[in-house]
Amino acid sequence: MKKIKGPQRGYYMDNYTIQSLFSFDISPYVEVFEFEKGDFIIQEGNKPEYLFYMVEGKAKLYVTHKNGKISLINFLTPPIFMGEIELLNEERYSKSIQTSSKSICIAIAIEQCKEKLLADAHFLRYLCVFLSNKSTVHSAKYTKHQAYPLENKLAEFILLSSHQNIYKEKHTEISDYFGVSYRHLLHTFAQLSEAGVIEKMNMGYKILDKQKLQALADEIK
Amino acid sequence: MKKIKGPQRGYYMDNYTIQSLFSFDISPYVEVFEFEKGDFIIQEGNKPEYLFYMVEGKAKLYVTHKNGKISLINFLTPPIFMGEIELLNEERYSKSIQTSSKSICIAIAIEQCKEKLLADAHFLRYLCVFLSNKSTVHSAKYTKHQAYPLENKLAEFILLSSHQNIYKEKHTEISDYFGVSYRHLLHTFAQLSEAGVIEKMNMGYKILDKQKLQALADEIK
DNA sequence: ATAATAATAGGAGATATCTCATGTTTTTAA
DNA sequence: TTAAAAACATGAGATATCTCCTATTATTAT
Repeated sequence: MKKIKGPQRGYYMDNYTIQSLFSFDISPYVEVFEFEKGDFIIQEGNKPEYLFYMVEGKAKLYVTHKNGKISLINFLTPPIFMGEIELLNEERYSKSIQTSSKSICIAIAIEQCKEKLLADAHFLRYLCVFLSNKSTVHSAKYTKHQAYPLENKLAEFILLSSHQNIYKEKHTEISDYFGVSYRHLLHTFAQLSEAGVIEKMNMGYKILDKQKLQALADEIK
Repeated sequence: MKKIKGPQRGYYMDNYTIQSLFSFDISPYVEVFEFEKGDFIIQEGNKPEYLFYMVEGKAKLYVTHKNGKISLINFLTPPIFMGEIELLNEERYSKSIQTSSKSICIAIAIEQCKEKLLADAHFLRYLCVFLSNKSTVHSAKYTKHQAYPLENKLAEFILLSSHQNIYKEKHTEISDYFGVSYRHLLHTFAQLSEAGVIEKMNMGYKILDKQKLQALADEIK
């Protein structure tokens, strides 16, 4: 992780119109961080010092269970707040966020401007909408997840994450994401392959029958 | 559902210090509703006209899937906002809320004071904290749900919802809540009974071995 | 370049959970 | 008060998903 200063900093601040989220001058409280792939932006058990606003990159939100299982709760993509829960509620810093590619975050030092932030209707309104969307999306995802077998959810996911009919995500990551075993994910891929819906290639899978895949995905609300 | 007026209205308004959530005079926009058991406060597919704040009673949040399955997403207990998503985001009214006992809700007419609400830092801050808590709780619940078998989750739930070592929730409701079949819920109750942890009685179950139950619950993070 | 680590792959058998079917009991509504 | 609807119960067999095991590639770090 490194701090970005000088003209580079200005570029990110301006390009992503950070100031527009606030009704007071935020620049004294803001830093711009660049995280390398694999860096932790927030670590389980540590109180974050900043409210982060990711503007470039990609990250993953994890939680570790007592039984050692790790759940990949979500993929995080910009623009997104991180650490906002900790800004609002004391003593809640229970998840890890790890980048999966180089990422740029605007970081707002919590201690220095917590009170200002929490009194700024403009910012709070934006945050409310953000939280409410997050809640809606999460709720939809988890409701789906408990009501349908992996085959359907995977079909939907393949359609969403493939480019030019090629799917090439990492199995280890995706099995975490769906909360199923690696083994079972492979089973399900094999199943789709046998059904002639996809075909395994060197580096990934090719979609052979988009309609069938869509039909499987459509069984989900 | 009936509208409560006169001194009764004043009682609820004062007793639950509704005004303290806002920095402007909210009383012109507020009504007090009483819902009978089984009434729908919000219906799937209908845009709610009010932002509700439940102060007494108990309700259930549902969603209906394409395949006909119903998920009981959560039990709602006061104090809680309902319809806040719809206040913040247009075009999102996708869930039903049904009371499971007589309930009292403070209702704020959205159309009339949406703009005032969304400019009130005091209210927005409260709402942010509310949304953030909601998000944390949901996330914890669903993460658990996908990582542990019903036996553990049920053990935890029995401990939480029993009074004087007696558990007496409705199976139909609880199977929805956990997103498992009714059949499987009974299986799991039978399993706990066989293990001597609980014992079936006339109207419910008696906890025989609280320690074992706790041990099962403790396997969950 | 080499060794260590992570990701892929699949077999075999166990377990959790589901669907369907059927009968009884309790609650609700006409 | 009686009929209808909802909740309770349980058997049997199917399916989804898990754990454990064992190899074979890729990646990454020394």
